[in-house]
Parts: sequence; C-alpha cells; structure tokens
Amino acid sequence: MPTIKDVAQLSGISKTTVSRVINNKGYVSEEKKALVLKAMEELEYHPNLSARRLRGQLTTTIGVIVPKITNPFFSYLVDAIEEAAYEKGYQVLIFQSNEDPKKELAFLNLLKTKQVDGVIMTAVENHWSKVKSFIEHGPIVLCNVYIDKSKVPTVRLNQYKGTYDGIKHLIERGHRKIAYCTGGFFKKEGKGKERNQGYQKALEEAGISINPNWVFVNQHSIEDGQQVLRKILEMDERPTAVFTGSDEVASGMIAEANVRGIQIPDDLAIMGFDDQPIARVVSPKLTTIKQPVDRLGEKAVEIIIEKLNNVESSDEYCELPIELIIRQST
Amino acid sequence: MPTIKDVAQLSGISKTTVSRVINNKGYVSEEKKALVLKAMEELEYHPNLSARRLRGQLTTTIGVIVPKITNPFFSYLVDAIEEAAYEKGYQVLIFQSNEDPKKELAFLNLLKTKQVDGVIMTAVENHWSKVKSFIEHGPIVLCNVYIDKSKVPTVRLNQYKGTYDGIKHLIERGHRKIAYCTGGFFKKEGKGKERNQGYQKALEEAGISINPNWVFVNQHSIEDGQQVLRKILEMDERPTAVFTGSDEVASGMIAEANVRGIQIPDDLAIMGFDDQPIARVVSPKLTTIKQPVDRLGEKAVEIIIEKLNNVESSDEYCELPIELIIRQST
DNA sequence: GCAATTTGTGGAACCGATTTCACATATTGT
DNA sequence: ACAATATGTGAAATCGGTTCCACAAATTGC
Repeated sequence: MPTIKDVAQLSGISKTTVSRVINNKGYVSEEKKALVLKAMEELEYHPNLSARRLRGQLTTTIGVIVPKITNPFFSYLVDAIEEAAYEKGYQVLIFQSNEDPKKELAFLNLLKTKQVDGVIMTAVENHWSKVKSFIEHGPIVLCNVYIDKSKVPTVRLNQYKGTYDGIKHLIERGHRKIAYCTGGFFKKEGKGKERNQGYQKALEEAGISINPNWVFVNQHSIEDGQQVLRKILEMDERPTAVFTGSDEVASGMIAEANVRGIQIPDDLAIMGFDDQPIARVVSPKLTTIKQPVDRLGEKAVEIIIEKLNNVESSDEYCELPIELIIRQST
Repeated sequence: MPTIKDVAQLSGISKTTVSRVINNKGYVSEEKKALVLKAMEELEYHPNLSARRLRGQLTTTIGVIVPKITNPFFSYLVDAIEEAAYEKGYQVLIFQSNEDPKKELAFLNLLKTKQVDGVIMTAVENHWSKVKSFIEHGPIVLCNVYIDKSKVPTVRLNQYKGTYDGIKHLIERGHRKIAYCTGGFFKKEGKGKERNQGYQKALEEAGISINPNWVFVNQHSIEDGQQVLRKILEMDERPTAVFTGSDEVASGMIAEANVRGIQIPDDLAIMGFDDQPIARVVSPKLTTIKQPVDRLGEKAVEIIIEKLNNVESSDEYCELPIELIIRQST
C-alpha cells in the first residue's frame, strides 16, 4: 500500500502539503494541488484510517446498539441509520446486545477505547447510572428509548400515545374486555412502562378496570403469540380484543386462530404494533400502529453528528408521531 | 484516556515491558507483571486500537457485505456470523451494498485500507475480476454465493438441489403447469442461475417444457408477490403451481389470493424459499425450503479466521444441505 | 515606499502502540 | 570454571498520518 510519503516523493512535494490537499485545508497553490492529485491517482493512494484516527482522535464511525438484528423493527431502524450515516460520510458499527447487559457494556467500551466516536442506543439494558459514565468518552444518543432522568439527547416515539390510541380504537369498536400483551412490562424504565400507562389510561377513561388475567408479559415471538391464543381459548371468561406489543405476536395469534377456527375480528379482535411487512400478509390483515422508523434513524444520526461537531443541537429531545393503521383484524 | 506511557510511569516500568505484559509475549518476571497489571487496573487502561492497528496491521474486525439487512434471510445470517465472530474475539462490521456495485467496491476498499482483516461476502455485485483484485489485501470468503472460476473459499447451499427438490415436490403433487418467480435470473453468476437450472432440470426430467409467460424475474417483496398473483389471474392459461424464490413473494401471493378468494393449494399451489418466520403465519402456512443459516454463518467465520491465521484450511469449499419443508400451501 | 497581512510551503513533533536491538543477569552443560 | 544458552529489561525506531511552527513570497493598506 502506498503511503503519504510515496505520494510526496512521486510528486516532489512535502508530506505536509499532500496532507493539505487530501483534507482540503490550508493554503495550497492550484499548481501543486494538481501535481499531488495526479500522484495520488497514479499510486491509487488511500489514506490509512488507523493513522488518521490515531492522530486525529476521531474514527468517523458511529456505533449502534440493537437488542437483536433479526427483529424487523430493528433491522429497518439500522437500515435507516446506516443510510443516513453513510450520506454524511460515517461508518456504522452494528452491535447486538442480545439483551445482555454485559455485552452492552462491552460495546460501550468501544467508546472508551475510541473505536467509535459516538453511540446510538436503541435499547438500554444496564442501569442508567452505569451507562451514564460513558458519556464523558463520547456522545450517546437514545433512539426509541426514553430514560426519564437521563438528560441525554433522545429521539423517540410517543409510545404512550400510540398505545392509548390503539386501545381507544378498540373501545370505539365496542370492546370492553381488552387483553394486553407486551414484551417488557416488568422493566422499570423504557417503552414498556409507557405503553402500559397508555393502556391503563385509555381503560380508565372508559371506566373499565384491568383484568390481570388478560395481561401477558414477556411476549415476543410468533410462537409466543400462538401460545397466548391457546391460553385465551382455555379461559372461562375470554377477552373480546387483544392489544399486542408487536406484529409478530399478533401474527402468531392470527395464525393460531385460523387453525382453531376462531373468527377474527368477530370472535376476537387483534391489534399489532410496528406495521411490519408481516402485518399485511396475515389473514385478516393486521390493524397495527406504525412507527416512523426511517425518520427515527435519520434524526438520531443527525443529532449525534451535531454532537460530534459540538454544534449546539437544535433539539435534544425529539418526539416523532405514531400512526394508527386500521386494517381488518379489529 | 490513559496511555501505555501512563501505565509505564505509574508502575515505574518501561513501555516495552508493559507492552509485553499486555500481549503476554516475551519474558517478563512475575513481579513486574503484577505491578503492571495493578497499574493498568488502577488507571482503567485500555489499549488504543488505532495505534495497535497502525503498528500491527491487524484490526480484529471482519467485514460482512449483505445486499440488504432488512431481508430476514440476511439479518439471520448476520446474526449467526456476528455470534460466531464474537466468540472468537472478532468484531463485525456490517455493510449494506443495496445491490449497488459502487457501494460494494467502497466497502472492499476497507480491506485495502486495512480497516478490516477480511471480508465475508454474502452477495457479489461486481464482476468477479474486479472483486478478485482485492484478495491480495486480505482474505475474502464467499457465503451463500458461488462463483465458478473464483477459487475463493466458499460456503454455500446447494441452490440447485433445493430448487430441484422443490419443483419435484410440486410435480409429485401432480402439477405440470408450474410457474417460477425469482429475484435474480438474469445474472450470469450466483444462485439465481443455479436455482434456474434446478427448475429446468426438474421440468425436463418430467418431460415438461417451460412456458416463458410463467417465469417472473426480479421479484423480491411482498408487493411483488401480490402483483404476480394478479398477473396470473389475468392469464388465459393459468399455472396450477408457483415456485417462488422467497417467502416474501410467496406470502404476498397468498395474501392476495385470500383477498381474491383463490383457494390455496387447490386453485393454486405456492412454494416459498428460506423458511422465514413469515412462512408459518400466513394462511395456509407455506411449504418452503429451509436454509441452514446458522451453520452457514458459523462456517464462514470459521474459514475466514483460519485464513487470517494462515492455517491451511481443512476445506475451502463447503456445501451445506438444504431441506424441503412441506406445510399447507402445496 | 514600508509595515501589515495574506498566501504558500516544508521540517519536525506528535498520536499510542509494537518491535528491534543491545545489553545485563541467571541458569545450564561439560 | 567457563562458554553457551535462557531469561529479563529498556531505549529508540517505526507505523502513516496531522498539526504546530518558522519562514518566504506576494498582496494589501496608508
């Protein structure tokens, strides 16, 4: 591999000036610039990023922590983040925490060791006080998670409102026996709690009290959904509608309902969350809540780059709208 | 951030010896080792990777090129690769080519500039002669793609056999009018061609000739599938079965069939490819072809790490079995 | 016409690690 | 007892860039 020295030698110009040409910085005469560019071309020269990083203390890489890339919500989010970052000349290092706090810390250490300039977290597994300590090493932006006392730049969706609107939709359809499936629920922080509050509030306003038997926690997969449906069928008093925290769970329920001959939405109305592709292929198609994933990713990248450049961010806290999409399952 | 110099100063020992302790290399007395370790602990020292890379010419990072992370097949593949690499102490840099040859080349340049030690390619967009030139800068392993003349370590699935078995299954069910949907097909190399050959061979053996009207190319998404179904319905002579190159396309067809009141598999049998979660939630559930994604990823990582360590690889070419999964759509 | 800027350039120091080399001491073999 | 080897250590060079600084030439201001 050719180095800057080779370029300097070939063009008969100092390393310093070559560097100036590369970075388009400082005074360089057109004449010499042309010579340098020609030499660079000829040698197929590419600056060594490690050397740049070592000197410059920057990596042009941002890290993204996701719980699981196989979850479509996150793969679309990563997709959006990557695209936005790529346009700004940043690389993206994707990291899966697998919801393991230790792995999350391991990745945050990349910030400490300056392998990434900043981190976008789409989930937080550790207690915030632990995560907070990494901020001194580089910016952290929360994306799709909200931590009350964090004071960290955050882009998020209003999960409370999304859930509230969803439940309200069910109530408007005449349902009063509304079950609730969620992925989190027990966590003290994060979107689980918010969604939960939306559920409670909507029921409360309609004067409905929560039946604890109809609350299912820690449900994530298609299989989980199938199981939930079987459980509901075994109940003496069944709900007439189910609000789920993900299209996967909802789809699993529909698949199982189809097998068992349960009519949806007549026997049971089912709502998803996310508006993933799967929502449009199950039969009947899922009523769900659409999250503007693209905007979410873009905005997170925008904010983190502002932070990296020490630009006073316009908004440290950004809440994006969430949309109810009514199809056939409710 | 503390540097090796700080550790040396605090422990009163030379940088050289500290380096020896860190890398566990060369002679160091137990006594001094203990001192160094204590100082490292105290300062919370982490070696700067850029400096290491600059000097050592290695990155402990492997790159993975995928066409699109939002395609579940690839997100599961990346998941498997990442897990396997993580265990071996390697980081994974994920890169989307978006099927754009330019972006692919841009990423391969990371190999040139030594930002990644090696690259796993799960798709090849450029002509092989172009890609080949990067091999001198680091190992490339092909995963899920096969290039005839490449002579590069390859892990792959036998797409030919998968497709052949799938078509044969349809023939055994009594079908003779079999349509075919594929993502690639026009490409001269890669799995598109192989699958195509499997399709042709199976038909040929059964004495069936191909009806060009029933061949749909460049079909990827759920929407594509919906459109294909509509096209089929408009035909004077309709096929009785459709083999598709992805569960998405197949699911789109099923969704549309349900809307149009077409009975599956009675009016039309449909096969998917990949065995993605979606295959189990559509109604009827998809008959599909399962690819052992986990093994595929593991094996690719295994081979690339062998290459990186200059170990004579046991097998440069590895073919994994592919499995037909019969459900209800055929 | 002379000081004050602006423009243009290169030498040398620096970023934080690893590796080479020279040298000192300890252990072994005979 | 003495050479040969094994063990232990640190100063200095190196990786490939960027940036500081000193200095020269060209422009500008008055």
